[in-house]
Amino acid sequence: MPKPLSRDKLPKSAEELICFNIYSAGHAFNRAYSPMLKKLKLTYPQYITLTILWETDGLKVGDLCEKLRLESSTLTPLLKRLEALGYIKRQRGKEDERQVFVHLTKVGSSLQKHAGDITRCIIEATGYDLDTLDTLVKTIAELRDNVILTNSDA
Amino acid sequence: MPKPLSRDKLPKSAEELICFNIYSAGHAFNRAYSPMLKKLKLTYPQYITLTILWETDGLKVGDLCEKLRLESSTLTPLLKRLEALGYIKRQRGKEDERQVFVHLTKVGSSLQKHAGDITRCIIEATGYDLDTLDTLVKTIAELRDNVILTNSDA
DNA sequence: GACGATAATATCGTGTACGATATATTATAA
DNA sequence: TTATAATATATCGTACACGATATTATCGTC
Repeated sequence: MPKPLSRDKLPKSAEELICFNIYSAGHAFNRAYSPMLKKLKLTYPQYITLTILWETDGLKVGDLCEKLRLESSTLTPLLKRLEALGYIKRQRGKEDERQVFVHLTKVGSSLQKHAGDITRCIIEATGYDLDTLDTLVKTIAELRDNVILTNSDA
Repeated sequence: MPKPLSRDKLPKSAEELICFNIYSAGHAFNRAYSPMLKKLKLTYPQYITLTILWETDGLKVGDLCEKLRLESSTLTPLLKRLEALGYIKRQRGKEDERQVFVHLTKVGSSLQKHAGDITRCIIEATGYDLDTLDTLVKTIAELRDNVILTNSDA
């Protein structure tokens, strides 16, 4: 009987399932970020949203949804809270009034200066070096996009 | 100037951050599971909870919290909903009345027969083979536990 | 230029998820 | 033995996150 080219036993326990490990790792990151973000009055999803805007300001709500892989039903209230904090400004498009553009305020922009320290702190917590993390990121991103794609067709 | 042993440039954009990729991958899995779980009247976190109980029935709430890396404030309402569905039974310990034991009902146990198909479907969606996923799981689990540990001390 | 189709956000109801806190029970110490 | 501390769950308030649906605006077609 030849050795199989791949394991043929399906994972069964939660600990063996990729989904559970991603799920619990997600919460772990949330809990690791939260105390640092509290000083900036930000939640973890709000912070991630700002990192997108720091790179490309003035995106439409739909653009942010696409980049964040979130629904407008999730993002709209989050953006309202960021606006209430004075970190962003939302304004309807003049040309097409269905669109809403999201711009950083001066205060919102200035928060970026804390990002480096926060990132360093989290990276250190993972216990992995930048090269390993970089590879891991690419793998998880591809896995995520495969799952999204499989889910959208059919 | 010698080539550095590791990348020395910190990830800056969300797409490069390990946390964002785990975050968005988590949502992707949730969305991939949900349609299948809807037939069983289950949500994704409820399903993960059941996979733990299918392996070890009769755990205490605290044991489940530890295995799931969730707080009791999250798990208690979830378990109540599972009980309302008739999938589990919660009962106070006789010896120590602070403890609550969680047992599968006959119906709750019987749901396990669907797990194989669901797992196969998700694994296929990832686009990776079992060996690769197995390695990835170990990496993410270690990363998660590092982050949790770093967060708990200090 | 009226009108159905499409598109971009927003609203709503349900279910996580957390930290802070409350409640109830058991363990410890005075 | 009786305060007091520690432990195990539960409750509460806030913030995601989703699907389903509503709202408003633009586009095609006649």
